[in-house]
Amino acid sequence: MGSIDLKVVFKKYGIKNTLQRQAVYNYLTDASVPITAEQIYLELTRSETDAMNLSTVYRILDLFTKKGLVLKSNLQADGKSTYEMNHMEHRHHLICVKCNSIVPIKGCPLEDYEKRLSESTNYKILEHHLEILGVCPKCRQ
Amino acid sequence: MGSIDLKVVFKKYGIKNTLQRQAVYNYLTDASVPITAEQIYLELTRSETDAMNLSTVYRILDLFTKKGLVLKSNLQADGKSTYEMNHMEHRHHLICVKCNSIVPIKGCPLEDYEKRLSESTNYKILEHHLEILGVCPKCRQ
DNA sequence: AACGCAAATGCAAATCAGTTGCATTTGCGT
DNA sequence: ACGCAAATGCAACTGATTTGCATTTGCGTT
Repeated sequence: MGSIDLKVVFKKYGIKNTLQRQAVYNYLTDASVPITAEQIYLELTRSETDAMNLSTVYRILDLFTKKGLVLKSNLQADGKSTYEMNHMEHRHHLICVKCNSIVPIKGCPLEDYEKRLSESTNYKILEHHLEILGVCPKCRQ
Repeated sequence: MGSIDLKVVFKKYGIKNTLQRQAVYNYLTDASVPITAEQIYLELTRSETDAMNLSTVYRILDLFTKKGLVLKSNLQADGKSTYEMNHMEHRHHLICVKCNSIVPIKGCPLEDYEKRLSESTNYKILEHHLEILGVCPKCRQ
């Protein structure tokens, strides 16, 4: 599990190295899909060693997001925000409406589109959020 | 504004006809972009005649959404949900990050993409949510 | 046209995610 | 090892949305 020297990573981003931040970072690194602050909190708190306060989780996620380490998304239908590591590569997800599983999608269908949109509207396009909902192969039966 | 006989529309959807529901329906019909429950509440409340309780607005919006008359979206970065008439035609919006203005976009860039995605993943694709963020012409200066 | 009752509304209190103030603790440069 | 700014824990707060309950209203019936 993600045991590279985080001190170095954090320093690079101007982030002070604390146990809590290491725990959140490692947990996010291991997660392959976007997760909520509460999920992180509950999971870490169950393992005595990494226990921490929920507001600390929020503060750390905000910090990581501001520093560009983490991506925050408000797309979930239940209104909760989710967070995932910023792998730099822009990424979208496919969500199963039956089992709520989330899988990342390779590639982004919007690159050219944004260029054209920018020209036709004269907006400066910054980013976009996309989620696709469906039923996964397992749940289709 | 939008004074068709709503009784008929509501009946079709199995919705009991009340003054409050008419007011919300009409307001939504006149709105060209997604709006929050609070915006509806404030606007209607300012005109004595249509004044109503905020929780009623929420209840009506939930009802309309369940009946398919209205589309709800959690996309806003500030965490508020927005609602818009379901014109049946699938639509996306362009949001200005400076002034928060929202304009609808013509057409959807994802139609073909979804077909291909469905084939490659074996998911049954149901729908998608997309928002594009940028800076509008006015705010670019 | 009035009646009755289920459904809708108003109001206030509750909930839930997320934020904040402040006292205490910790990391890190010296 | 020392000192201080920054980070954390905790509890209280905020803002959006929901809910329980008493009152009101719409609508099918008489």
